Amino acid sequence: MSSQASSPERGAGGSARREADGSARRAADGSAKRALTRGDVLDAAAAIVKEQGPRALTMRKLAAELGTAVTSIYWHVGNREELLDALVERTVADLGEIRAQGRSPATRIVSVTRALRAQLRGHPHLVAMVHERGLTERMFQPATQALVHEVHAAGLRGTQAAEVVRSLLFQVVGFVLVERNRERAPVQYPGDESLWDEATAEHDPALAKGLAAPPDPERLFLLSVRAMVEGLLGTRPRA
Amino acid sequence: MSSQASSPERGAGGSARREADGSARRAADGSAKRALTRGDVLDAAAAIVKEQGPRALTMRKLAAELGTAVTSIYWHVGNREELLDALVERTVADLGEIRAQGRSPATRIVSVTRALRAQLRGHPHLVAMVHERGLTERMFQPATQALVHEVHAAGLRGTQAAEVVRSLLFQVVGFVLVERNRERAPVQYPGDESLWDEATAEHDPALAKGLAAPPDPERLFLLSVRAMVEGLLGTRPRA
DNA sequence: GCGAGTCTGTAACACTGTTACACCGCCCGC
DNA sequence: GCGGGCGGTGTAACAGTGTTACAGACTCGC
Repeated sequence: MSSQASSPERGAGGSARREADGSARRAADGSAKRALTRGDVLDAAAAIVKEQGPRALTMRKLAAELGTAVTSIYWHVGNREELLDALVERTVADLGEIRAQGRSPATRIVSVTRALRAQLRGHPHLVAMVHERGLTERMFQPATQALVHEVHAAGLRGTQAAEVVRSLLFQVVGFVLVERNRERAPVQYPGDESLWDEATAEHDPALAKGLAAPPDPERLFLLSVRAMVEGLLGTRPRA
Repeated sequence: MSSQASSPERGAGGSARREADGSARRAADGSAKRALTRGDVLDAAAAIVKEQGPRALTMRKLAAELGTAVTSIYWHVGNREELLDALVERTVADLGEIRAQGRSPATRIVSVTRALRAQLRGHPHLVAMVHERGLTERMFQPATQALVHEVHAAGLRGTQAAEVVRSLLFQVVGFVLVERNRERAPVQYPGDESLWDEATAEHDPALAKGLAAPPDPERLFLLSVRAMVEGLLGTRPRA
């Protein structure tokens, strides 16, 4: 545990390290060379994750991208796990608020879930990373806040309101997880087409066709959420 | 692509390789030594995954467990990816049917979703593996079948029926994914408790308490599914 | 006996995360 | 001036991963 220099990646609070200190370095060969900062590392890491996914983020690759050595990365961010944590943290912080739209509480709730889904889909790799890290609670704080407000407006209180909010959150997150999964692996074993013929679909050709065709996520999402909101609130949400 | 011996891991259909051939080998040291079979490899792999999760399944570890060399594993199952595929395939095949219970279609549908969730929860690692592999469609065939039947019984047909079935499946799978995730990472940043005080919960102490406390998955699942079924079918399911 | 096919073992390759340790440059106190 | 320490970098290694080329050994059919 003891070492010659205390690495700076400690203390979850300290965000800016050398950022404010604009001092440049002069490398041995005379070329100007800015000192590497934690922010630089996170930026580069975010770029790699955004383009190629979290699995492609290796410490060596990251170091190469930054034109530095692996050890520098470790100096600034601790280790890979902490790097990913920091990345998630930063992205979540950048997500911003969610505003409800519509008249009735039901439609406003639906609008919140749609906004949340859009946010998640806007950062595809983030979802998986948050999922793996178990940071869901933290990530969905803003959406939860908005939902709490709307559920309150719908007249629900206390434990019941909490359960409704939880149900909706689970629903949205779960949906996006499944949706992402489907997109990543569009080819299924066995293919959708062969699985549903006349017999298995109880002689309902339209049903067979509906199950065989790839789902329209947008439509499916709306249908699910509306149904759930209706069931939870007893009010039918309007478009 | 060409090699001296065609490895046996080909041709998704051929399951039994040497299983039927009960011939024993005699090792150089004279000890009896059964020939390794694909089934042995899958069994050992399944055991490791069951106990320590898919990430703990390394080819070397597996080989050590079986008292053989890594190359033998590769001979029998191709590579790690195919090994996991085969594992998933086998487990899914073992899951068996799902039977609906109850009187009204709505309650029968709820019973199917509960059974599906129970199945998934019975094989915790399987869920993640299937998820990563994008084999959802295949896995949920039996449940889909049951749902199709019940939705039909409820009077829905064609595209509409297909959408309802899809919504329900997405709902269950998504729920289990989120649920599993929560169990795996019970400690959240920041803790549930600190996130919901009087102010953020709009001065509804019971709501704050409800959101701060860990959810009761069983209860939440039932609530969600019932609400969704009600919204989708227009009929309230009874316990 | 012998050849072919079926497996197994040795040893390597390329790659991963991680760390011990030497080193370099700057700044601060003296 | 100058020594020491701090901040940061680079070299090189360790252990572990998936994967494979290749040399064998074993069994079976002829």
